[in-house]
Amino acid sequence: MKPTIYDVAREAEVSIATVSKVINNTGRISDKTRKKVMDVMDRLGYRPSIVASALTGKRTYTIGLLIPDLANPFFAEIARSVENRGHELGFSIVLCSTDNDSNKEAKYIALLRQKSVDGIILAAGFNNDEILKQLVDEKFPIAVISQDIPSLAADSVTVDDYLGGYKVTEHLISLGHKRIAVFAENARSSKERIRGYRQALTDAGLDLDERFIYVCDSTIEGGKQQAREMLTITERPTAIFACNDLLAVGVMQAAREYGLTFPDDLSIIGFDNTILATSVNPPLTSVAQPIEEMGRQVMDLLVQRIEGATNMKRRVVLLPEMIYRGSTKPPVIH
Amino acid sequence: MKPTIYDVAREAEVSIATVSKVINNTGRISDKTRKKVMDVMDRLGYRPSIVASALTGKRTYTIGLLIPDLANPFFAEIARSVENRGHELGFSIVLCSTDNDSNKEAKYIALLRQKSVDGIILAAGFNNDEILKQLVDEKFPIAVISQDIPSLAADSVTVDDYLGGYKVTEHLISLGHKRIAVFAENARSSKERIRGYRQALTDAGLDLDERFIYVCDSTIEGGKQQAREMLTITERPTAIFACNDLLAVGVMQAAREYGLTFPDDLSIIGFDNTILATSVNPPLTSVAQPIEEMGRQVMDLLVQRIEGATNMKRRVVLLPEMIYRGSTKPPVIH
DNA sequence: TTGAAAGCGCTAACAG
DNA sequence: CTGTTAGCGCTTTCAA
Repeated sequence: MKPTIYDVAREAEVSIATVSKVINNTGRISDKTRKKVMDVMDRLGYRPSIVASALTGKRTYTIGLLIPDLANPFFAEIARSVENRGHELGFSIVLCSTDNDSNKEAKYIALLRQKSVDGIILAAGFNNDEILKQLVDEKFPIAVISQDIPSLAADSVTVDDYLGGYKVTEHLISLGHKRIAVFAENARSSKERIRGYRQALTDAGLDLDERFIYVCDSTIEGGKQQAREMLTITERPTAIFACNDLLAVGVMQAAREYGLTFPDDLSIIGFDNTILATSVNPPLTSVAQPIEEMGRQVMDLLVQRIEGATNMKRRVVLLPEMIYRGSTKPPVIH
Repeated sequence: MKPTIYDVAREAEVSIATVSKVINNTGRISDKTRKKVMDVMDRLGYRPSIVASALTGKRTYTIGLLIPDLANPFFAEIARSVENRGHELGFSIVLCSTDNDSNKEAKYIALLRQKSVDGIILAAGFNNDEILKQLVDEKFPIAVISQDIPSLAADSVTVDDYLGGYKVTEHLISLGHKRIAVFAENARSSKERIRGYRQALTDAGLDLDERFIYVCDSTIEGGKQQAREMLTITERPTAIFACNDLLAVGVMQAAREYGLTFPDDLSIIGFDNTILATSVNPPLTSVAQPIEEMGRQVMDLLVQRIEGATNMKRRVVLLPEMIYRGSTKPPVIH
């Protein structure tokens, strides 16, 4: 059996209270006793049980991460950066794949609470607003990454999606494109990006063709399907703004089926700047989110909240950066 | 405050023992009492604390997953499938990114044990054999996915790496290639794949050129660097077997720098059949591992072990399947 | 500076 | 069928 605090106490010939104090560095302990206890602890390979300690009202040092789907490299990287920072701060991450299913979201949250996690991080695309509101009302520590829910008093770290969408569109316009399609997923962040897209068109005095807004499943397949639609219409777009790299890859694959080449026949820009952006050919111009930084910041916000450092809602908005590669070009004039 | 078993007992006018029994469906409780208790439980929104229950010797229903790096889509998918099955079986997954650092491995394991996880799953590329041996000796439940350590008495789920390597090489040979390079990472699975590669060469009566075995960092960059080496030698290989898709992508990128085209100038086959294989152009022929199945199986093995169903080492070996796409071709004869 | 004891929320004999 | 009680391993007063 694993040694308990009693074993240590017995071996060191002190009380368990004393052992507890040296573990937690509380109270006043003579150097002599402290040393004796420490020696015994590592002779026995003693490790305090976090479960027992949590039962007395202390932290579990565990945080839940709700994330739609690790199959999207963007989310995988989010998970990685959150875990990294969590580990640095002494917190473990329990992974919860929601598949954007608000039912699963609710179940996971209930489960996490049963396990007494110290806090929860919601990554992009959380749907069950009701549950969230409840958590916030109970002052349960949560933080949101890559999605801001303005109506919700929860800390959040996002990239300026509106600006990202604006810049992408502006760039395409500056190349001479006039018919620009946008491929979006059904998520808040996409809506913001589309808002930027609209504004850029307006600012350039271009008309918006509502047909050019394609809402897709957030998968390669989803992008591909909608792209097939798009490619059949007359006067089709000459440039595409994909709200994430997965969709961009889908569009590229569909276009290839039609014998079209990037960027000669069609320009495209993605979002998230994932590993996919450098893998495809031509490499994909994409909008980078500072994932490492974002992961660090949500984690920090959350831990501060757990520690009760503040009770105001804090929003961190970072700047998206467009990474230029070879997937755009001026349109061919017919 | 969250309601406790005492609150429920008081409201329902029964003892906590009775409440406990209805929670766990143990003992014999009259339907009437059961109903009354259940009603109170959900009126109060009561959820038993897993922490408290774990302290009494029951499970934590939590499992640790040690995985090198989610930035590799293969690992991300492993994580996803493990989490899926875990969730189905009522277990949460705590994510631990080891970066292949045997130090971190040891730390994570210690931490997981402090948290009293019920078991641990090790994904590919675990380095710290010493710790493992210790876990096994203590009969701590562990299971290994995508890596078998023959000397270790731990359950494992793998793909037949040897066979995978053999088939890839055999295919390239059948196309007429004679100079075939292999790009490997420094991992057990790669060694097996190389063994298959060697055997296939031997069986075909081809010489093995040891220079053609490139060991790389398991990243796109790693593959790219080694590929640059390879491309400068005279009588360079006409085909490449990359032991994972990441390396394959790296090789493709390097080759492109040299103005080479796939599959006309160079054939290539990857491994893992990740999202990258379909994203690159031309699409990459790659060896698929049945990830979904593998995740399910390790989880099942582990849970069985946790439940003490067996104490023999069990090995599940699944068949790799080569997915043919457009990245190979007979070599050009000069 | 140290220790005795109560209690965290729950389970599991054991009695009734 | 239901309740009393003694832990699980640890923290935290409160006395000594």
